[in-house]
Amino acid sequence: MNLSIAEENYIKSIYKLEEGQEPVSTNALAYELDTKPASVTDMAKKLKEKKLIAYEKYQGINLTTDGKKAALQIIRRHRLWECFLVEKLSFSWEEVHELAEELEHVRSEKLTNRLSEFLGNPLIDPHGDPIPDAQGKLGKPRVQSSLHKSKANRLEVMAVSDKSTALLEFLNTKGVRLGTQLEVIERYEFDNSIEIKIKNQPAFTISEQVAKNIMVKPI
Amino acid sequence: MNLSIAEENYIKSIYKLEEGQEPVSTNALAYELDTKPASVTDMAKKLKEKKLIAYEKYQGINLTTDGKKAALQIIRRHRLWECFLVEKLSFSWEEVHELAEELEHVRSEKLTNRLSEFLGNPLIDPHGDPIPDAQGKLGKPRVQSSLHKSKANRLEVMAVSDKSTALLEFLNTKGVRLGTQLEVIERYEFDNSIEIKIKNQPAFTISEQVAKNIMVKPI
DNA sequence: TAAAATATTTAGATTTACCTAAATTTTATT
DNA sequence: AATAAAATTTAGGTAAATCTAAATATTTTA
Repeated sequence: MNLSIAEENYIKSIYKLEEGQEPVSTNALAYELDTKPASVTDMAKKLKEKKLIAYEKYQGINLTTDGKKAALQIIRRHRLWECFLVEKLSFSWEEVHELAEELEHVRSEKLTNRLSEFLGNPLIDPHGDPIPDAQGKLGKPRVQSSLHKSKANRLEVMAVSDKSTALLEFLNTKGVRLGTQLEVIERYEFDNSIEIKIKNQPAFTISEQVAKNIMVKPI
Repeated sequence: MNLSIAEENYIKSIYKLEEGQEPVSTNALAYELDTKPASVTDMAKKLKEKKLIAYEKYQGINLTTDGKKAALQIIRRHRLWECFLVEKLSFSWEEVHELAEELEHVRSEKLTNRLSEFLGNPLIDPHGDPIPDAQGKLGKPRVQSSLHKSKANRLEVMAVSDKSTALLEFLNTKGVRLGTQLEVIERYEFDNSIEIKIKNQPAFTISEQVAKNIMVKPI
């Protein structure tokens, strides 16, 4: 199955928005792809034709087995390129997402597998997300809980789920990266903001929005 | 100036076909790009609008200064990716051209320069072609002569000008690669074929077509 | 449950990069 | 130089992926 770049981007976004078997709505997908609902409807018809999604008028979208397979290939390429950019070309984690969005569309299994090998077959990308293997198997779905839900007070950063440059840059300047160990100083109930501290650094406060996007595990 | 992939491919091909100040013909460009002359005319109007080429009806095409600058950037990216694929991912020289055709369209100066650095700022690509530097300066235009013109009989392979998979595969199986030292056994006048030998290998004959595409220097 | 609000789809355009067929210009040949 | 051949351009069309505006479904709410 030969997919265009636009088709690949739709498949990837549907995969991202699909939680369990809940169908993805036209509006949600349009918002995610920064396009108009009418365009989504058009593309849905095409992807249904190609048997990559299940779609009935007004009923939302789900990936088929083939669609999921395709999505995992794209995600594999994306995350491997992110690893390459960070580990080999010394990019920082907030810079790699946009570049990987472009590199991921070079569809060559041989290239992908050689790249993986070159990187030592990494299991997670620089944001903490697992990398599907050549067969499209995802190690373990991320089971970390987000900082805003965690009960414990000594935590390690395992992943960041929002890859927007702005958030990652903010975390960078605060010294928060993968593997960073945090201490929760205070949780403020009125706005769910959290005061945290990294060893040898001044404490600082993050909003609920930010806390939701930081995945942690207790230490 | 933001160029589409199609525009970049036109610019690259015009650069390739331009020898001195001879304008590139519509037909030649159509053939090179595997498209129709009418399509070339369409694109020529657009590229003229963008001031990347000089073009007058029926008069052929030349790159402007800006056009040349753009071409050299694309060629830089192409050749750096070829180096990466061969040196880091162990691809053989006949496999890399197609992949580099895709990778070259990721337009990020930062990525390009980091990649160059990672590779040790190489000066030539796996086919022997020089790599433009970050400012778009080409080390030295290739001054090697092709095997079918050379007078000397002991020669070293400096480059291969036709990057078609078929030719490169043929040379590969014969043991001909960059830096290989050849001895000319015989030149046959009737068809301009040449019998050559590599040390410790049986001699073999190549056609004029092939000889034209092997760039050599005497040793 | 009927009206209002929201979500989705359809209809009809637009842009990019192609195409074919016909018209025009340039070049080559008698 | 006139005509034939070749090259190039124009005119009009197509497919992909968008868009806006209008029509239709679904969901919410009063």
